[in-house]
Amino acid sequence: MHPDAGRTRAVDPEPRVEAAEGAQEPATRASAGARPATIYDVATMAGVSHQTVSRYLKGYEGIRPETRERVVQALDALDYRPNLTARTLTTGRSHRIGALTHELDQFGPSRIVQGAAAAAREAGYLLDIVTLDMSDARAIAKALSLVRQHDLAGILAFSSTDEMTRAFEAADFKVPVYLGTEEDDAFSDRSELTSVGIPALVGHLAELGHRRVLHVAGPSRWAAARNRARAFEVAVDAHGMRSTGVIHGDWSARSGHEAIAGLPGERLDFTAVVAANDQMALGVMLALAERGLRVPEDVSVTGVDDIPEAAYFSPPLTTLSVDFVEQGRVAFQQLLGRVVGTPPPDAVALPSHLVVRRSTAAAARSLK
Amino acid sequence: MHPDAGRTRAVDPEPRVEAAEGAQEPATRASAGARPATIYDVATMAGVSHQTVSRYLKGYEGIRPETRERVVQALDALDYRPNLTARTLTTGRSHRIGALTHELDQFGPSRIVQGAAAAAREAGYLLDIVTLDMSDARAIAKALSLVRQHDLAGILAFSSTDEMTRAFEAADFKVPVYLGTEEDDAFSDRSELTSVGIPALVGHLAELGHRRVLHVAGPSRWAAARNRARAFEVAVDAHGMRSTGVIHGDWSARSGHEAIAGLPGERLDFTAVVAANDQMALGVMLALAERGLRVPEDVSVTGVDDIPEAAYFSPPLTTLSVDFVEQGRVAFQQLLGRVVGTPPPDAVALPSHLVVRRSTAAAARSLK
DNA sequence: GCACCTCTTGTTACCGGTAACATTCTACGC
DNA sequence: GCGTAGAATGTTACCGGTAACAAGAGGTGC
Repeated sequence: MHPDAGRTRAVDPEPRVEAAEGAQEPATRASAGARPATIYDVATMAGVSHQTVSRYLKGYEGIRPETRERVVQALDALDYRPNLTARTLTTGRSHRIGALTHELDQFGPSRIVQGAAAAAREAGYLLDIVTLDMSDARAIAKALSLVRQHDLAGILAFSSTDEMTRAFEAADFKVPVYLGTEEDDAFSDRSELTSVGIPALVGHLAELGHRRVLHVAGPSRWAAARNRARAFEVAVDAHGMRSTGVIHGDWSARSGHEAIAGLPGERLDFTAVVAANDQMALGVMLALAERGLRVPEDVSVTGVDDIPEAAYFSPPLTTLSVDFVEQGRVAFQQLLGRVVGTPPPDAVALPSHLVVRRSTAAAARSLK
Repeated sequence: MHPDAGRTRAVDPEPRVEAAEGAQEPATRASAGARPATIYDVATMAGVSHQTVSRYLKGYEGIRPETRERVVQALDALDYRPNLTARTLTTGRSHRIGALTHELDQFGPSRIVQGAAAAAREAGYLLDIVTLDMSDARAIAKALSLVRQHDLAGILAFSSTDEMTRAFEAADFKVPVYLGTEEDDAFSDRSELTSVGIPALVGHLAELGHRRVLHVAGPSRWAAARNRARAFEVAVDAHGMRSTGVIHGDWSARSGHEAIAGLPGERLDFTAVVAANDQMALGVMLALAERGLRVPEDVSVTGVDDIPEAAYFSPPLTTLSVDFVEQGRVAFQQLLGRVVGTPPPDAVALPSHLVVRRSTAAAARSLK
């Protein structure tokens, strides 16, 4: 009859006392420093079996109101919190999502992670972050093996490189995986590349009368970089402009600077530079200044991301504002849908909009 | 005699077959898509009890070489990986560390997290990140309760505000907590404030002949901001200079801009501005330019952090380089020491060094 | 030659949940 | 008034490890 029969529990001798008094001083009930209450403690206090408690917690309806009431009271009096580890062990499903990312110090990825983490928390999940060198296949393999041991409910992989994508395809996870790479492959399905917003950017330059444009792209290993570069080429063609070249940087301001600084004089034959992110745009602007070209009088410069600092560059940067936090949030929700088996919400196009600042102006410089 | 006696396992009927063949084709052993092997599977295959396997895994020495060999072979043949969830349930110690942080998109915090995550991974731990609004007591409480359920081995809290510190003191965690707030309170113990490096920065300005300096500080809720402000005041005094004021921003470039833009004309009575981070310095520089003051000819400007972009500001920023990644790494190791009970390595002073760029120059402007 | 000790190895219980099956209780029909 | 279906609740097993104790094997002392 005793619901704890068959399970001896080597806990503190008199939890009953505290429990019995619980009803009298509910205000201090959660104060005790003792170990957290389990469903067995709750069951004992309510005078039911642990299974009844478990049923209540799962939302089972067929519990007599009077029994239910006792359970609720005990739950409350003992300040019960489910032990997620135990739950994971039996169900095989955890409440943790792995977030694989490199370069957490970069604006986009870090904002995405932030959005995903916030969404995760709202859903009762925690984000396990695994930073790794996305270009090192061995490091990736090691990280994936670690991840596997940790019983994750699913995996989010952001800002992925080709190595990353390949490693994932080979990994054969038993849990859902969401590879977030901007618009990435969805990209190829669309005739219009509105998702990236690059067309808007290029269109803006076209309106200002620019005809010759240079693109400073990200590393070609990154899907995001390739997509932006492709969108650039397409948009330039669409507006009857000419691309005077694509130089690949590594997302850093330094690489943007080098892209321009290393250019032979005869190749400074453009009136606008479209950088694939704001940091590279910053480097580009400094390098242009060092070569005696004024922004925007001689050359217009644009970025992508709209990092908070972009508005305070000298001059403030015309760029594409991208809602990374929302992107991370959506990514998590997509993944969660797959994790719990409900159809995920429709994938929405990455929202981005043009922010015009002082780094772009009408093309005035005559070339050659 | 059968080591599995008493435990019926409702798994696939013939794992033995695969196991028996394991020795013949070890190359493909890990290929099977079946569920991961447990110590019971290993024990069966090796013909020992699960406890012997467990002992081997824990590094127990007293196992006969011949027995040990069988275990090793089975372990390898089945590609055994321990189930961390089960281990956590019994031992009560997980291999996950919670990282509480706000503003993951800010350079310092995100780098710190990156360092901590890397160090964690090397030690076989995973970092669970919880982003939260550090100034909202209720949000903090909610996050802490979530954290509690997730069986974390310890908690790292970075970039903390006063609310945060208070919430932690009240929370009474059962696991070790490391509150990383730069040099924070250790600060008050030291007569020399070398840890922050602010003195070096101020000294640099003093050498350039500056006598009147403005400080644009971080939000006063942040310990880091207060420390930097205090270090500034002390250093200014030490060099016989004068502080013309301390304006509190919120770490953003926007707030740096506002600090200067909002200043009445008669308060532009300084020849140098020390901003508490690089972003605010950026805003300061733009605002100065808008008020007709050239950097560095009229006013010198310095930052703190040495974000990668700082070298490409216009002009490139003189700042304090801080090794945040190392800081995160150290924080994790300190915490890990407490988690496993070994004395943590000595806390080292936060390394930082002055990086002189073009935003500082000799004081030339004559004031009034 | 037998008691005894040590070295190895095996057995059982337990962590805190969930799942499947078993049992008791209640209400209803005849 | 009793058999029985269905609702409510209890019991047992299990997830995959670890811990404590138990037991078998081999060697030593007298």
